[in-house]
Formats: sequence, structure tokens, C-alpha cells
Amino acid sequence: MNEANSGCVTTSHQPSAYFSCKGCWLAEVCKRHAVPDTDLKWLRLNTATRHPQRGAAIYRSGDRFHSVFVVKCGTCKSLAISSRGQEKIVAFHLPGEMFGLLGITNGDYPYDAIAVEDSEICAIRYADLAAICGKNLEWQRGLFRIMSYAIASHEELMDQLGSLSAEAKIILWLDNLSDRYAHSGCAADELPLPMTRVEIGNYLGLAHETVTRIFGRLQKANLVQLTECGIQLKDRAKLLKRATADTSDCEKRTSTMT
Amino acid sequence: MNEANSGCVTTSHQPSAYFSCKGCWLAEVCKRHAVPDTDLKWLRLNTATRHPQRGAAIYRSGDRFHSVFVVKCGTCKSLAISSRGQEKIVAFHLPGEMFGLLGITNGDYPYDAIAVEDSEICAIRYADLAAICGKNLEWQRGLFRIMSYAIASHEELMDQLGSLSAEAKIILWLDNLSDRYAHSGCAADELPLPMTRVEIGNYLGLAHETVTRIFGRLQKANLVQLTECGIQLKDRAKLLKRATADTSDCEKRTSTMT
DNA sequence: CGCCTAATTGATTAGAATCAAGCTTTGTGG
DNA sequence: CCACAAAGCTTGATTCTAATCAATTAGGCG
Repeated sequence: MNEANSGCVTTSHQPSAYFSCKGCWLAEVCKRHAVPDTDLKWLRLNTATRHPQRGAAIYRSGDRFHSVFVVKCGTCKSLAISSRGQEKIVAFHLPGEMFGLLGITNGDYPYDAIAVEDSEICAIRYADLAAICGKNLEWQRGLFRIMSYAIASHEELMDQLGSLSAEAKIILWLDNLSDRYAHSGCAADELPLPMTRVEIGNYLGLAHETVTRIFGRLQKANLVQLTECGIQLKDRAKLLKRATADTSDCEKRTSTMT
Repeated sequence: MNEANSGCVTTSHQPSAYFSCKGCWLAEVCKRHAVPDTDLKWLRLNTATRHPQRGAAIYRSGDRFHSVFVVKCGTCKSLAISSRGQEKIVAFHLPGEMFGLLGITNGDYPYDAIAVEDSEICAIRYADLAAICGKNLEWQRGLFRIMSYAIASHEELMDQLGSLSAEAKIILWLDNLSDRYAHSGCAADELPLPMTRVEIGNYLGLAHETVTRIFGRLQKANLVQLTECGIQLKDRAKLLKRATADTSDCEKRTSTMT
């Protein structure tokens, strides 16, 4: 079970997941609220695309906040860097997801945003968004919802992770990934894992050896299958039951946000 | 060191911290953006005050979202309740702080909000807020900032807590509390602790015995002093250094948000 | 007064970190 | 083209932190 992931991350110059506009949070707002074409056109005109390579920064902590970003394909991470250079990953951003929102708070981005693999990123100027929101209350409400959701869905996961065993952390994280990949149209049980074990461990607060061991344990239990560049969930229900059987067992609320 | 907190919570019918409008996030927006008096008056008219007793619910998970809330005095908690009735505290809400914002996402409150002690809560109808925001772009931006801050400041703490030792978790949490109490005008080194050890442990993902032990350990090291209904931070700098010395040591970004 | 909740303290145990090698793949340079 | 270095992943042995189990104390309230 070693052949699976080795080196995959460094060699693949193909992003692990692609994304068409149908998964974009903003696109959803457009459709739902029937934004006038003029506004939409304007928004499109003010949108720029970037192509960061693996390890490249989209922005750095402290940079002046000007835009929010949507992952078109690939994967990014937000990380906090300590005074001594140690970094802590606070979020992974999957195709279709928005990031950089927290810069609204005080005008600076609070985290570094780094490409986990070669990616394609859509940049949207916040001034444009705000202006549209001013002209259209539905958009305003829509953006509130996006912000609230984008931040909250992550928060709910983090809330749980503090109290759980290493195995439960990993299972809930996989389940969370599954939901999120499904949202952008990917198969919910065939997850790309473009990030390294070290990155996963960093994010979940586990040693990377523990991540490896638990992946192995779950595979031995026939609940998952490690694949070339990702992981296949063979029985999501059973996985979840295993995670919530012994410990705290908080319901996933993310799933109720249909 | 036992005499300190015993029974204090159940007996005190005096909230642990009071709050005048000067600490309110909304008040801050008003002042900063010089909201027209008419709007302010209208906002005041549509504001109701509640007086939940210890253990009483302000709202329950799944209730229809209609208002956001500001703690005037006392303390509340947001909690997720699992299918088997187990609860996980996801946030404490201190005087001056807003909660209930996450209800924006899908129109229902995602968590239960419960008074940790007898409290006084200000309810503000979201429809009113949104209407004001529609009339005033500065308010819109202000509300975005409040939302972003309210959610993000908590998120930053939670992000750290996943990776840290029990002692570091508690120290960072105390430091976070200190910042937040200071914002509403309380002394930054004389913290009320109206919640029980069990609640603290639940929130931080620790056994309540561990909370007790670490409080004791820090007191023995002369870094804190347990008081009648709270805790005194005797050397905040040294405390922080102790928390960040060995482990990951991520900078507190909250403090940079002046 | 006696029950209940909260806090504390001690003894034991389990889970995950740490330390220490290997192994594989990829990329580089002679 | 091959040797070698660097990353990433896996596995095993050991250590240590914090959970669990168990018992005691102290107030508050009926």
C-alpha cells in the first residue's frame, strides 16, 4: 500500500480536480437572484485569472486586501506563519470555493494563500462586489450568505476536530472533503488528495506518521482505498458511524445546509 | 486552592461582567460611520432586550433566523447537540459581542444559544439591519466587517487549539478572553470565569480534570491566581511565552486587528 | 439535614507524538 | 544514461501527555 501516493504530488502538473462555473458560489448567487445582465457583464469584465504553480503565493499575510478569490481548478491553502517561521494550515480551498474573505475585517489579508498544486484562480475585486451589492439587495444578501457559509462551514469542522480522536478527525475531514468535492460536481467517493501527509497532519493537528497509520488502518478495515493521487471512500456511512461511535458524535450540520 | 470557585456559578445572580454601549460592535460602527440619526433611532426602536436566566435558551438550533443578538451583560454559549444528546460548545459570547449571525447562511440558527449565567441580551432584527445597510453603504461595509470579525476571531483561536498541548490551549484561551473582556472595558488581567470547568473542557476539547490540573499548575508557577469567580492573569507576557515556547507558536493575529 | 453540583486530587491506562530507519519516486548533474 | 540527492510515504520502538476511573471535599438548595 505504498505504491499509491508516492511522489504523485510533486510530479503531477495536472490539477487534481477541475471546475466549471456550475460549482462557483458566486454563479449560484447570480442564478438564484437573477442578477441583471449588465451587472453580470461588468463583474466578468473585472475578473482576472491567475495560474499559480505549486508553492506559489496568491497573497501574503499583511498584503492589502483588494480582491476575493475563487479556485477554478487545483487547490490552495491558507496558512498562518509564526514569528519563528513555523506554519499552520488553517484551510484548504477546493475548486469552486472562495477565499480571501477575511481580509474584509481590517483591510489586510490575515493569512498567506499558497497553491497546494498547480492551480487556476479567479480574482474578483471586492470594490466591484460591494458596488453591485449596493445596487442590488439580493446580491447583498447573497454575499452575506456566501461569507457566512464559507467561514462557518469550515468553523464547524474545526470545532469538532478539537475534541476528537485522530481517527475521527481524519474521517470527518474526509467526509467534509467529500461534500465539498461533490458540490463542484466531482464524484463524492473518489477524492483527490493533492496535499501531502505532512500538510494533512499540520491541518488536523496530527503527526504525519499518524495520518499514514490511520489511512492504512481504514484501508485494512476495507473502508477506504488509497489510489494513485487520492482516496476512494468505499462506505461513507460506515466510516461516519465509526467516527461517531465512541466519542462525542456531534451531528454534521454542514449537510443540513441544502 | 479549592475554596476559590466552588459553587460560585450557581449562586451568583449577578452577571460576571457588565457592559455599556461603548463596547458594542454595532455602536462602534455607528460612531465610525456617522450613521444618520434617523437610522439610529429606528434601529433603537426595533431593538428588544431579553433577560435569560442561567441555562435558558435564547434560541434553538433549527429555529427560524430573524434576529442577531448582542450580549449586554452576562455570558452565553453556542452549542451543537448531537443526535444522542451530547453537546459540544462551539463558542462563548461575552459582553458586547454579537452572536446568531450564522443563521444568515440558510435561514435557520445552526446552534443552540444558551445563557451561561443570568444575562441581558439585546435582540436586533436582521431585516432592520439589512434595510439600513441597503440605505447606507458604510453600514453595509461595517456589517461585513463585524460578521467577518465575529466569526474570524473565533476561528483563529479554534485553528490553533487543534494542534496544541492542553496547557497551551488554556493559556491561549485565557489570552483570548483577556483581549475580549478588555474590549468591553473590563480589566484585561482580572477575568470572570462564569462557565464551569466542564464547560471549559468541553469547549477546549479537554477533560474537566485536566482544566483543573492546569489551572493549578499555572497558579503554582505564579502565573495566574484563581479568584472568587474568575482568574487573575499575573503575567500575561510570560504566560504567552510559556504557551508558545515548545509547540507550534502561531502568532496571535487577533491582537493585530486594532 | 441530605441531595446535588462543582471542583479537586490521585492512580492507572490508552492514544498519539516522537525518534529512528527504510523505501520509492522524481529530479539533477556529471 | 546512471548516480545521487531530495521529497514524500511507510513502519517500528519508545515515551509522554492527557483521558479515564475513582474518591473526597465543599457549598447551595429543597
